[in-house]
Amino acid sequence: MVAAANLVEVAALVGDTARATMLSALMGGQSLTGSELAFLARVSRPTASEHLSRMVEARLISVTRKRSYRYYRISSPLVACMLESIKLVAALEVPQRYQPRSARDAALRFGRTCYDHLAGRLGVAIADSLIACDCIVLGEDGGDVTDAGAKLLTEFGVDLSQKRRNRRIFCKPCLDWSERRYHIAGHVGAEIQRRCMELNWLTRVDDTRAVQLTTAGQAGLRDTFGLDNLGLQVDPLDLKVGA
Amino acid sequence: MVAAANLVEVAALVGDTARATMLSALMGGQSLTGSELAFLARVSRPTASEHLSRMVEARLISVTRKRSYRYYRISSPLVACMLESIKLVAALEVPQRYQPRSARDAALRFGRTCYDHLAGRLGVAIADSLIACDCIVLGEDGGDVTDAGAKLLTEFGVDLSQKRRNRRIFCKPCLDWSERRYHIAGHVGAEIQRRCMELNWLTRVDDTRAVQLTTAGQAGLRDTFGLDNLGLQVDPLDLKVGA
DNA sequence: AGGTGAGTTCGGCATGCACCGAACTCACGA
DNA sequence: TCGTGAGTTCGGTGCATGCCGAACTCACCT
Repeated sequence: MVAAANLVEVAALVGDTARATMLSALMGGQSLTGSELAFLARVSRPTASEHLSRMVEARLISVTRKRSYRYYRISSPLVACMLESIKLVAALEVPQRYQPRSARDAALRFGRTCYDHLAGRLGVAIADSLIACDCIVLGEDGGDVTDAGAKLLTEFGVDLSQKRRNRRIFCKPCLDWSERRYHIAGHVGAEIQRRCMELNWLTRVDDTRAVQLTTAGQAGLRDTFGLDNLGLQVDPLDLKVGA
Repeated sequence: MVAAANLVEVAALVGDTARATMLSALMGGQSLTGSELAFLARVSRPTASEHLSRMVEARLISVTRKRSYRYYRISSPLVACMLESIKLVAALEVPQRYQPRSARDAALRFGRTCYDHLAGRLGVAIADSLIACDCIVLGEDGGDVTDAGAKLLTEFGVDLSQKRRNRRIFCKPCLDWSERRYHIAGHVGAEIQRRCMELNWLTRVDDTRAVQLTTAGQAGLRDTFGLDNLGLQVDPLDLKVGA
């Protein structure tokens, strides 16, 4: 079977620390240059170059050239989805053994970007709320926005005009590794994140994937999506066990 | 971040030909002994033993002892889902390059088992039909069976009594690597496959994951699920290019 | 035209690990 | 109690590949 060989190839690519670090860095959704990725993965530029070209050839990532830089990014939501699903299995690996929870992990658990949309308790809460008020239904192809949802989201400032172009990846559920629940990915998910950032409801924590809820965001999410009692930014439980 | 290290570990485990072959063999849903897996992966028993114990330790597979045999199986649907999602990305890898399609691949494309449920054109067709007649809705936690669906499925001979025990994995969508559409996994998916086999509507092709539609099955699927014109067992297109 | 900084290619090194054969344990049955 | 067959442990071999420094290309700027 030809597919089996490719499966091994893809898994082997992800199964290297340097490459996996680069992929994780790119999961934030932003494009990064080769030198930046080399630094993040703690390898020399030649080594990084080698890794990156292999991943480009395997179509895990793609590259665009601007000036004399090369910007790399995750090539497809499917790749992001695959990485999330591997992470999900990896989380199963050490179930009862002591799991150190750093403050950073706690922040990630509260809210983070997943490729280009929101995940964590925050992402799941928004998804729950939109589903509960029939703004979004998950259907056969992954999901769709109802008329009521379109009204709400457009008022919120989300651009739904791409809606009909590619229904497939328009709004798809994405399994959350920390919450083990679905959150909203695809175009709609990306737009919701973009707008939350634009309104300054959420801010990135340094250069990590973690996001932080601002005071304006607390009020905004409550008024727009009916989200209340999201807990503090950081779940006390997470800190109690923290390292 | 602790999760990143585990991600690498899991991917590296899958990224070895022998181990991936074993995992693929176990994707059929059946349990296999160490010697059988060693033979399938074309390695010696010591080597297989090493691989298997590593995968057990990583909780990708689990093992039960019966007599002096050890039976291995995929430890969780999440692992099966992960493998499918890696395969999906692997399928993206060589998009326009010439893809040889053997008769065997064609058979797999028509219908196959995916862990413990049906996939391929057949699996997708059944899912489509059940969703179209409102027998199944995909909801927040992945999916649920409606009252109409419960009636139809129970008449068909599916046991839904496990239904409330664990709603989570009761009925979940699973992305199909060849059709790139959802089919039905979870308990409901497993039961549908079991019943189709029991009624002799489907038979396994040799010891592969491919399944074949019998004459009784053609009539049965048409009458029960309104499935017609599933195409021949094998799509002529697949054979035309075949090797 | 020469300088600079990003990225690649090349050669060589080192280590990890997949693999096997031989010897071992262990469970079961005669 | 001994034989048999499944599975494991151990020691040793060899290949694959991750890694780097040095030298190179290439784009852009002065």
